[in-house]
Amino acid sequence: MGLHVYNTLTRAKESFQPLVSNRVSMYVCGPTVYNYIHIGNARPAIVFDMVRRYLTYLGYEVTYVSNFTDVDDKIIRAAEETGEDVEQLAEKFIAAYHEDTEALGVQKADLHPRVMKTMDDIIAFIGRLIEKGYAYEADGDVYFKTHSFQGYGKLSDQSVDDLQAGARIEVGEKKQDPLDFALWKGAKSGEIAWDSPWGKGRPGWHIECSAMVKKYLGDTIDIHAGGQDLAFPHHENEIAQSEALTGKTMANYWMHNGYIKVEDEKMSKSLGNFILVHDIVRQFDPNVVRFFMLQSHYRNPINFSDELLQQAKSSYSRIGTFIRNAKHRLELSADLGEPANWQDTINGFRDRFIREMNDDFNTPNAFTVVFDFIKEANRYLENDHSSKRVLQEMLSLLKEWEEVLGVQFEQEEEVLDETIEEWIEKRNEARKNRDFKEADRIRDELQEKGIVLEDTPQGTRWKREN
RNA sequence: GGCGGCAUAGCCAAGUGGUAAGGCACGGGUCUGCAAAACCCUGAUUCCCCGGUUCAAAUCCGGGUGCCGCCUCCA
Repeated sequence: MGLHVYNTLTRAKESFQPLVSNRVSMYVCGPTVYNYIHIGNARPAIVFDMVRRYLTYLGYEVTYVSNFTDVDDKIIRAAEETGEDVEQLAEKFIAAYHEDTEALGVQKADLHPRVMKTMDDIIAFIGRLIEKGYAYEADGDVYFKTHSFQGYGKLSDQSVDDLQAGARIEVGEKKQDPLDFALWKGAKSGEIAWDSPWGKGRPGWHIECSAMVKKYLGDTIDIHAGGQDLAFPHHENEIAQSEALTGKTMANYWMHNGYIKVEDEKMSKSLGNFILVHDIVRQFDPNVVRFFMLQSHYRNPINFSDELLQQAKSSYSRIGTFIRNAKHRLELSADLGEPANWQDTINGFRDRFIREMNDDFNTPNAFTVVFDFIKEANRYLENDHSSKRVLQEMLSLLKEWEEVLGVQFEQEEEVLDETIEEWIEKRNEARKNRDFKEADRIRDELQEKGIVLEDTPQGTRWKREN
């Protein structure tokens, strides 16, 4: 079975067929840069980074675009508060975004377009929508005529009538209809603004993505992704704008990640119950955070707490422990004959992993495969003798998986401290003489320095306690 | 009011018709001078509740309960 992807548009898993074989175009809605990102913002970054990595692993050439919203009410407000200039503030949080996501193993997009730098395209896009009769100018603002687009609501499965009935916003003086939404907002005095055929102003929120997708990826793309809460209205509006203009399908696959909850409530900036990536990575290894996120399926909600992260940490360290132990063994093992079927066993695990990932990126099950493999490999280490080649192949399979999941299993191992080796030697001398008191003393002393010793039939190995 | 999601062991979490994966924690055992790591064994007669369909349901259908989200800025 090839790759199947859950498509929000059809509410079903579909066989994945890109527009051009071997190539995938992918657009992920990025953050509004007015603050440091919280772990809820980090989820789509991590999840779709994993999607990108897996597609790459399958051999696709992926073009990945993710925007920064750097012009918006919240940024303007934040800039007013700090007295900074809007652009400076945006720059600062863009840099912070890159720093935070990089720590979490997220690769940079091929392109990170910004609203400020896409202004001409946005204005042109709006202009053409007016020309085609899908939008109208109203006193310095421009609105999209929602009713004019057939199929509005198809992504979120809402009928225009129901939306109309449920619309809470009162009919703005300028809007012709409550469902219409802003493409261009006329500037209030003193605000940052750009010239346009409709006067000074700035773009509405949704139009930037439509313009960027079209400019950088084309009229129709393979995958468009973002958080579940963007499905409506943001993505719905994007579809309306783009498809009204081009008459073509905007994206073939729409993917949405579930959100992160704190005490069973959605984590969001507006609720104030958020945890910044900046802060959490000081408490936990970022790899643990990423592992934690990928241990749930990307579409399911995740609860977040220290306790759960602690659990994830224990779980995660099982993999690193194996790698360390296997490497210790590798140094000592000769090239003895390998078990006849090891190649098949390893290939079997690789295939299982792919099968799970092919099922709509089922990373929880992919980790089950990893753990099953670790168990099998640990059994192999129980043997008196091991083959170098088998050990190396086991380690390289884990490397392969690391690359796909973006989680580093192996802790950065500091350069071997000479004195630790000396202590170990001294202790082993004591053990040989059955002076266990001295041996334990040395072990305790090292323990206090965070060094844990483990005696094995193949000699003493050590690790740093984390 | 409209649309959608979730409910599986102490905790986390897969599983969408064939008789409950995996991880963490707990207990017993093996190994060890003692540990650690690892391995082995043990845990839901049962998947929120009540009906129904079926040879067979956690999985399908009907009803109910609880929780959550979107419909307004939001990943």
